Amino acid sequence: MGTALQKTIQQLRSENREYFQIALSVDCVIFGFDENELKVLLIKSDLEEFNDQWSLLGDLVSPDENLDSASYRVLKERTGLDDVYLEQVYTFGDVNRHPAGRVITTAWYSLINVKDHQLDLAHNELHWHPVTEITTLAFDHKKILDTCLKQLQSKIDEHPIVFNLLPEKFSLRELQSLYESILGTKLDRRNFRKKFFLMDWLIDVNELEQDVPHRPGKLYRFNAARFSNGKVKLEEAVH
Amino acid sequence: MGTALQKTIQQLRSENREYFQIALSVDCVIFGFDENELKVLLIKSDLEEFNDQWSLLGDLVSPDENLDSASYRVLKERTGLDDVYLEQVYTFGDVNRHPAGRVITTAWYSLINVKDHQLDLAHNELHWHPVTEITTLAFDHKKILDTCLKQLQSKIDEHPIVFNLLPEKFSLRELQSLYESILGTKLDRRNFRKKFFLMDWLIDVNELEQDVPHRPGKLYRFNAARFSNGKVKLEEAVH
DNA sequence: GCAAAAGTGTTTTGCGTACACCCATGC
DNA sequence: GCATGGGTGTACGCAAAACACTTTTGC
Repeated sequence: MGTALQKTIQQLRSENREYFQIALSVDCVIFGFDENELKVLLIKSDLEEFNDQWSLLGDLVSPDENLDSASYRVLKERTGLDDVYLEQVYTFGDVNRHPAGRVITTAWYSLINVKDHQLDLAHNELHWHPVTEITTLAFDHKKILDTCLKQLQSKIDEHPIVFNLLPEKFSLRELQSLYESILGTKLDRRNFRKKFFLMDWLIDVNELEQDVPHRPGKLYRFNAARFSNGKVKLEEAVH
Repeated sequence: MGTALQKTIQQLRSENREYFQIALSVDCVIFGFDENELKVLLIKSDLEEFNDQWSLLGDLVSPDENLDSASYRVLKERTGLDDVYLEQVYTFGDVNRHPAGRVITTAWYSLINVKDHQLDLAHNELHWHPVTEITTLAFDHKKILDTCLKQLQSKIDEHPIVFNLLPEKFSLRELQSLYESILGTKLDRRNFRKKFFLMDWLIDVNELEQDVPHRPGKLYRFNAARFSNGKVKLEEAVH
């Protein structure tokens, strides 16, 4: 039934030429956990207008680049890390959000283990900022950060993603401190331990903390085998 | 400290001209509830390539139009409704997702009361499809639909948004049937009623169903006063 | 009176929360 | 021996889940 109302792709393309004038960017909220604080990796804005303001790590998406590829590329370029945890959060598309023209941006957050890579921080003008101390950012990046943090907070209740922020082996205190940093609350230590052992997310590696000025805690690692492709193995979960 | 490394907006704009070649669209998953089924409003694709396939309601975003304005505009144009519930879900940006060029799309879902408006369905080639019967759609719209449905499912547990799908007055059976349609599960009737009365989301309007071939149920309306700007009035919630 | 759905309560179970004491280590 | 955090168990309350019978209406 090819009627006169139907359009070919060529027609569609030529009729809508004026729409193909938008730029798309990705902005990554890169979370790290260091010195018992949740931190975000920021860079000095390279725009005069935002002189001395910090901004998220982002880049324009090339017209022949997949959206998710672009966010992985930004991560790789800035941190040197592949295979990071990355999640799309929201797309910000107000007409005037960017001074250089119509640039809409898709916001992502990433969880990385700061010990895994050595940033050439000074040279790149990159810097880890405690999230609690960030009050303003360039563009609408503060709003983006807030949105991503909220998303992260609601996600960690049910999904075992915080382990991306920790080294291979960690103590329960570190884990609890991380949850507290993300949620911005204090948690009861005994209930926290009980909950995690019940969930069976952890494996005791039979090692102890080193060089702590008090009784060393046991070390654990994430029970990744319980999860395959992000899904719980129900057979095991029943036990 | 305006160094040589910093750029003016003019420089940025001219250097990145090749990036401003992307088109942006919005696609709306418009949910309705009718005949005890969750349905989605679809339109016959106007592209020859997708002849006889259904697609979501969407449109290109004008370079001088806010992203969220565009989704409201699509809703208004297609349904005649203002003031609808609309929520952004995800942005799909694979290079080859659209045959007419680089078109990335931001997906939204909307909840409307099908009784509120009379669609000129045949004329517009619009049609309500039960979600359970949709197997394929044009473009990547099936994936978009699935993503939006999942988001809806997780949202209704805690947020009183399903009332957007119901008429002003409704019975508890209708409400439960709606939850079951969205979640794809059966729910226990007594627990369902108990839970809703405890949550204090409903107001008894002291009317009964009409023209039902069995004992008529009481009618209720959504207790909108309990929520202002989407936030719970905590003072009242304590009672 | 029969079919169909409305309406109603109790019990059990699991989970989150609150809470206090002893233990191991470094200094 | 003292300071610091590690490690453990119990009791309570609430909310979800399981479950069956009586009532009202239309036909």
